[in-house]
Formats: sequence, structure tokens, C-alpha cells
Amino acid sequence: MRQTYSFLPTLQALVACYQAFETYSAADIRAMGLTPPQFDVIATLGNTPGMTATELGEKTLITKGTLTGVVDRLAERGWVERVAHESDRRCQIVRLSQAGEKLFARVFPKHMAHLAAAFAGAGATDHARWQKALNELEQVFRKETA
Amino acid sequence: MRQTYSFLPTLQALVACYQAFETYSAADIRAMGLTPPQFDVIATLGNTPGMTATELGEKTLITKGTLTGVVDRLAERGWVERVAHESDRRCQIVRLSQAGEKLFARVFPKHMAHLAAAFAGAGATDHARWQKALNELEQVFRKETA
DNA sequence: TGACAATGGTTCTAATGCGAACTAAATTGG
DNA sequence: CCAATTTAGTTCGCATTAGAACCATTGTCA
Repeated sequence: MRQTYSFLPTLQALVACYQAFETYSAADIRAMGLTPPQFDVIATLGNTPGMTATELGEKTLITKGTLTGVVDRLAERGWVERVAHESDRRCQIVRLSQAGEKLFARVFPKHMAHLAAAFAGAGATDHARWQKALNELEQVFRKETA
Repeated sequence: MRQTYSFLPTLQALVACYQAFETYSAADIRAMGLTPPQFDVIATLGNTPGMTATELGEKTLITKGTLTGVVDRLAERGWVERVAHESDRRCQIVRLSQAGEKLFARVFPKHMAHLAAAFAGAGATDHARWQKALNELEQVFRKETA
């Protein structure tokens, strides 16, 4: 009777795939003393002059309530700093500190290499097919919300 | 220089797709007064005589440390119960209570309908293509771990 | 200009989430 | 048959997570 739902295998595959990625990626990130969201923020801020907290949340897919805490802990460790926005006093610009830049230079290439190792056998055709499938599937859930 | 990493768009698509699913699915589940992990447990236990906590964790992809708390809260509300395993005193069988069965009968079809609505336009060919892509991608991360 | 809605962040609560340390029970090897 | 190892669950510490309530600031519009 479970099989009346023909979409379940697709959803199970999506969740299993995402979990596998998370596990593979997070192990490497934690070994460097960071959490996945912390790494996301550092990676997003790297090679930029900084950005609004809202913009940072959009890029990292972290909700604003959560982002406050993540940035707090990164700021405590001296890797990011909050500076006032020039024209809009509601905004805060979040950017890497000097130490943050150094951290970025150390951990970002390292993690990219870790990911690249996993994709060693994949070609451009594979990536195109995967991206097409994922984008289609994403639209399945977005069209209902809109 | 970001573009030296040809796999990043694939990973971004995976994360975005998963997030879209989570958001779409969780909204419906929360509206029924449950959290996504709680729904997973209820759905997994439905139409079964119950199972070991380890087995439940494997099916729901919830780590054992987390599962303890999830089952605790479901047990407090009277939806699941823990019973001793017959031969192995280390194990506990987790199963739905009477109230849990009623809850399952109420929320499971409802949520399946919600998901089915999203997949309304998708055919068997689409599902086959999506599953193939997701399984391939999952193996990318698993082959390194093994 | 002055009520009023919209936006940007913080704070709060409840629930995950993971890894590591821990207890109890079962299994294995010699 | 006993010591050493494995397995099943719980507990703990720390960090995230979503959503709602909240404050301050900005934008809109009559």
C-alpha cells in the first residue's frame, strides 16, 4: 500500500543523497574546528568587502534568527566583525577580519580539495545531468509555494 | 576564480533542492502539530508491529542520540511506547500506541496528499531520471567514505 | 507631515543534530 | 569459563534550526 505513492522513492533518494553529502562534507569541516554553517559564512565572505546580514543569509540559506548566533560565535573568535552601514542604520555589514581572511585562505582551498576528490570521476556531462535533475525537482516544490 | 571548482553549481543545486523540499514538507507537518522527525517516526512505525530503536534510526536517518529525545517526546504525548525485547535485554521495541495508530491514520494520508500535489505534473520517466541522478550523486560521496 | 506598513536584526522557545563519553548487556576468543 | 570486544541506548555539551515576538529604522502615501 506504500507503493501507491510513486514519488516516495524519489524523495528517499533526495534525502539520502543530501545526507551523504552532509556527512562527507561536515566531517572535513569539523576536523578543521568549524561547523558547517560557520564554514559557509566564512566561505561566502571570502574575497568580498563584506555584505549585509540579510544578503549573507540569502546566500548561505541560513534564516536570520539563526544567523545572529552563527555570526556571534564567529565574532567572538575574532574571525568576522560587524560594521555599521553607511546610509541605513538598520543594516550591519558583516565582513571577515584579518584573522578571518587568514582562516579563509587556510580552510577554503582545503575543503574544496576534499570535495574535488569526491567528484574526481565526474565529467561535465554528469554535472549537467545532475544539475538539470536537481533544478527540475526544486521547481516541483517551489511551484506549489508560489 | 570561484569557477575553477566546477562542482560547486551541482552542490548548490543539491542544497537548494533539499531546502525547497524541507520547507514545503515541514510547513504541512508543522501545521499538524508535529515536527519533521516526529512525523518520520510516526510514518515509519505505521503499519508495523514496531521495531528496535536502532532499526528505527536507520530507516529515518536519525542518529541514536537524537532519536532518544524524539521518542521521549512522542512517548510523553502517548503516541509511541517502548516495550522490552524478548530475547535481547539491551534492545527496546518502539511501536505506536492506540493513539499513535489513530494519529498515523489521520496525518499520514494527509501529508502524502500534500506531497502528491507537488508531484502532480511528474510522470514515471521524470521519477526514473531524478532517482538515477540522485543515486549517482549519492555514490559520489559514499565511495570516498568507504 | 504623520499614521502605517515594510524592512533589518535581535531575542526567545522548543526541538533537532552530532559526536563523544558512559552504562548495561551480549558476543567473541582463547 | 572468563577477559576483551562489540552492540544498544542514554546522557551530555555545544551548535544549529525554524518561527514568532519584538525593537528600531526606513519607506510609503494620502
